[in-house]
Amino acid sequence: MATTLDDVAKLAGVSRSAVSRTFTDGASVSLKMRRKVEKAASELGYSPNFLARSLTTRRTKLIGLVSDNFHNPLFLDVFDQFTRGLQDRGLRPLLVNLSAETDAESSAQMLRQYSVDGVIVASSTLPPAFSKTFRDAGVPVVNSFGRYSSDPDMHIVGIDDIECGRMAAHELLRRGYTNIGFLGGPEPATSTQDRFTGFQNELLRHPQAALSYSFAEAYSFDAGRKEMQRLLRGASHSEAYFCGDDVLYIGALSAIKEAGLNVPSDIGVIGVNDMQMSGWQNINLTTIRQPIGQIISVSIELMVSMLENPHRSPEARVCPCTVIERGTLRAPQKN
Amino acid sequence: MATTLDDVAKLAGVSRSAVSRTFTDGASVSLKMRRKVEKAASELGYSPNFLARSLTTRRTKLIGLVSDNFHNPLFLDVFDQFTRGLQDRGLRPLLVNLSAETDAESSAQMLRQYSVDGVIVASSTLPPAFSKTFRDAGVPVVNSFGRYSSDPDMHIVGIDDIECGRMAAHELLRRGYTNIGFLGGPEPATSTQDRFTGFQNELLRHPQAALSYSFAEAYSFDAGRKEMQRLLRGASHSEAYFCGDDVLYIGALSAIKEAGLNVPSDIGVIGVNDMQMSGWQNINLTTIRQPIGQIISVSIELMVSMLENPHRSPEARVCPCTVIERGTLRAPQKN
DNA sequence: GTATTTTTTGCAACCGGTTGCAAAATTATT
DNA sequence: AATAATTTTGCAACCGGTTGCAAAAAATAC
Repeated sequence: MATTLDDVAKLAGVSRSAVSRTFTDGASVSLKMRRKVEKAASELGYSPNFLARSLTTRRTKLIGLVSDNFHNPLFLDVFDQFTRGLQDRGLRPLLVNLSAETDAESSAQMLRQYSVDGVIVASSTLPPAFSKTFRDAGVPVVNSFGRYSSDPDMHIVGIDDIECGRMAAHELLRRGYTNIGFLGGPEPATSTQDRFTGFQNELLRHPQAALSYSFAEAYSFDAGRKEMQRLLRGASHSEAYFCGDDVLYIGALSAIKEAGLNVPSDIGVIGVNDMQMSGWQNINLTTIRQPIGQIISVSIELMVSMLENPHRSPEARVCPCTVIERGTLRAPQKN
Repeated sequence: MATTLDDVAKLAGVSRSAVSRTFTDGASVSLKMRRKVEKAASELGYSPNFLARSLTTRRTKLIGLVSDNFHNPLFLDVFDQFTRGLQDRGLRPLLVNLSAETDAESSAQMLRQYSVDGVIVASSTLPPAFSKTFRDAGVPVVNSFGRYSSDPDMHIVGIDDIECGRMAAHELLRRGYTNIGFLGGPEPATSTQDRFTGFQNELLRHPQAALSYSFAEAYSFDAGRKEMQRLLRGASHSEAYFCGDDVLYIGALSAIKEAGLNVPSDIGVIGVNDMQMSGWQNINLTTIRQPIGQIISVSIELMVSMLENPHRSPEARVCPCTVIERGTLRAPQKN
């Protein structure tokens, strides 16, 4: 059905190798030969079969793009940028949805069976199966949005969650809040823990500040809403909260509003992520921006460099967060 | 590096074919043989190379998943469900981001070079290059979220936009609005046009209703906000609007609120899509739900059936929309 | 114009699998 | 136990490309 190398060779009256060479860059072909082959090829509408090629070149240009975050609006941007960035470099994302019960082990094996050149795991919780399987097979792995480690066993690109927690605390203190709450994501998540650690450490340096904390069940609107409802039902709530994530945050805001309270006059809130909708004027969250553009471009850059030199030793790259001031915190207090 | 068929055959002391057969279902192998091979295979950690296999079987189980909607929050769900649905059937999505300047022609060629078994285009505007290239190559294409046609030249799964416009009009009329506005997405989009047609037709049946209309530049928050700002600056605005999409809608709401007006007491709004966040309590849009779960499962079902029978003739499948009543329209008026 | 170097070309083997066919082994029939 | 029918197995060719090597052709040197 599809036209092959042989068809072109026959039509052009040259050897198979000649055809192959005109479609392989860096191969030795005379101009005359190239012309002849290209003519025949375009006549037949030929273009080489990447999969057959990959058999000998051992390069598929396929990159496994694995994620378990198909519910966080932030990740729409993430997919957009990853796919674009990979495409621009001639790489093709093979998407794997690791949500729910999908078995990490079998996904990893599947990716190996497709001979992917590399794997990018866009998740703050990299399944251990991945590191092992791929290291053994010599397949480069980059963990984007992963947890910083001073001695990583694979490439990691992300933010410093401890610093992020510290920044949030600093921002709240700067604005004179003293009765402060931490509303984290799921407690077991390392990102939650690290943010809490940084947050707490900074508050400890300011003895006038009182800290209370709790955790939502998931990084979701409903979980944030539910947890804030619970907090507001309690005897007394804090003056200001640090929400571990912007969708959690929007959920919490809905609960606050529903309780007849106003932000920022009654309660101040700061979050993390700064996804698209955080900036929408009727949402307008003061938040800590996670530089996803940078995280992604660094991830791709690392991936590309590993494709050239697979034995490059693992690095952890940290991208800086910044506070985005919008409408959910009161003005800084003069001391 | 990776272990191959030969390695296993050698270790097990059998022929290559025997190994191949134990890993091909439906092939004839005795139990004894299977045992022997499986033992050797697991010892070496062997699993067959899909790409090499595809060369002879002419099946890659790769499905091109093409979209140009990487900015509409609705599509996060779309990707989630497509990837899960495809994975569940042993198919792998090769993701293509057709946003911006990416050349449809070259993407189509790329997908052919990877010998995808089929292509799903999740977009209301299917690039013509796709239909042609793939039909010529005999590759099944399903256009999800595409425009209904009574005589489609490929499979189409989507909603009936005309009916959708009619439903919106009906809903507004039912609530006694008579001075009504249509705030559409980009004017050239067929979905915009169809929704307008249906909307208009229904209003024409009710001579007491006055219709005005305008179009936003894009299906985005900013475009919706900007257009509503413009409308509100005008001499008089309508009593109620039909927004061509929920993110447009949220943008419009932000403008309404900013102008000091309230929804639904001053202005009523109805939209279409019903993405996740439309239901969030502090957003709470009355809207027409596009049944994305159904659209996706039908799309996948069609794709699977075409993989088995490539010559199945093209169908257009229409999935029903439903009105979701929430907080942005006033109560129905008694006549 | 010949000898030498460099470039281009084709042959044939290979990448990692599958599969039609015939021989070998097993099972069923009488 | 001999024969027929069935199942299992291995051989070898093939899927659509690439590539090392040596021969052929072209370019350069003398």
